[in-house]
Amino acid sequence: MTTRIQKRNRKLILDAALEVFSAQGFRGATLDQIAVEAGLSKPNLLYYFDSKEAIHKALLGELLTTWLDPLKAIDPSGDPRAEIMAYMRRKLQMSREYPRESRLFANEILQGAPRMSAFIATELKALVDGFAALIRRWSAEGRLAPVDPHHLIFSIWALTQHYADFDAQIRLIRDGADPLEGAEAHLEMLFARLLAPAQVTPPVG
Amino acid sequence: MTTRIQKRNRKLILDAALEVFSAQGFRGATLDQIAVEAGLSKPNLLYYFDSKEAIHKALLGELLTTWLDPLKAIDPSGDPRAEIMAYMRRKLQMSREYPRESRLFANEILQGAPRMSAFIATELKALVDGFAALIRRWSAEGRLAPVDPHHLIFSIWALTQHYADFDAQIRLIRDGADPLEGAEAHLEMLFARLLAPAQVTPPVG
DNA sequence: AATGATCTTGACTGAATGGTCAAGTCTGCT
DNA sequence: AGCAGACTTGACCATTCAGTCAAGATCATT
Repeated sequence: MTTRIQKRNRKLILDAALEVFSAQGFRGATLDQIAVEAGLSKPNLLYYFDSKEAIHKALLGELLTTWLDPLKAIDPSGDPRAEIMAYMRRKLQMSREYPRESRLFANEILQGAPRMSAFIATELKALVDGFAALIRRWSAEGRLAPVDPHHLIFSIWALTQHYADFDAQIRLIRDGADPLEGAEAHLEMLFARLLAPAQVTPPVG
Repeated sequence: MTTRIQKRNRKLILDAALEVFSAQGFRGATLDQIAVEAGLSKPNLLYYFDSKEAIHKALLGELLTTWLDPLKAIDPSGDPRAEIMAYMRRKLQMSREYPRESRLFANEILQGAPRMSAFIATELKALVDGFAALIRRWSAEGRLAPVDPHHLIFSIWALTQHYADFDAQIRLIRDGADPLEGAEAHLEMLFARLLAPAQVTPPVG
């Protein structure tokens, strides 16, 4: 049974841990930092979680479902281009709403996905395979310009997550302006053109 | 004066450090790991570099010029679309040839660019501003479809670096296949379409 | 071969850090 | 109020890790 206090403190800890792990990576984060951020003592963290590793694991576990949702929401019976655009928009929205989660993920992959390879190789891969099959079907039916499904989804991931993961760089280059300003319009155009039916490109005027 | 031995050992150390830092991040890497990787003793590393920090700094310093070269190579007097495509190709080539450098960079930015903000805010920003001005000029001259210069360059960075930075994920999803297989063709098409003159998109057949 | 400079390292130190524990405080229930 | 279980923490421990040092090995030069 979980008490009221347990619920509150677990949430405090996971939120603090997200803040610290996403900014410093697993090894860079310390329990003391997380404790301060959570407003609890270090031994108290370890009363709720067995170890630093356990906190990190719990965090990733929470994240994974959130991460898969946009992909699951693609409707195979919908309009191909509209569905892909909507997926891209959802992913961009996640960069806006959950940048820390995106960076937590990026940190993990960058370091070879040591704590996530099982998830990627099974659940995520299965979803991506399903997506790839759907794209191929749509293309075969002539409802979508032929496109490599894997590279299509990597493009969506790369372009949307970049705004969260490289936030620091973008801010420095754009004088602190909101990195996502104009991003949606840009990506709308980019994907609209990528997914448009093949056509003869007129020569440059 | 630098001796033969100094030259050799500094190179050994920097190469080992690149391997370790790019895979573990700054805090995750240890001098012992780097020493083993370099085939030298830990005190010996510290004979050649003042500190762990100094090794990392030297590494970044080396990397920075390499990193800017492709951008500097854009020829303002060349054909707009050809120049941008060539830049994208050079960046993709760097993901192929220097994936560790890309990950070192990504690690640094992810953690808020603590050791690189000066470089980004000055040198890199200046080059990007120059690029942006060039893109706007080309568009104003009607030689290039109007496109947000910043988001254009972010798109190039995101799409090319993704293959190095998220290598682990891509391999798991594609059953260990070379992540870059098919990437060039895909990005060629994507950017060709993005940069094509505006035109009426026919309705879906 | 001699010698001074360069290079190398085993053995250490101090600080940081993940984790423990026993002793206390608070909470909810009767 | 009183009690059992839940919660909290100061003090502590063991390990890891960046960095030091003094003594010895190697190298270049004559």
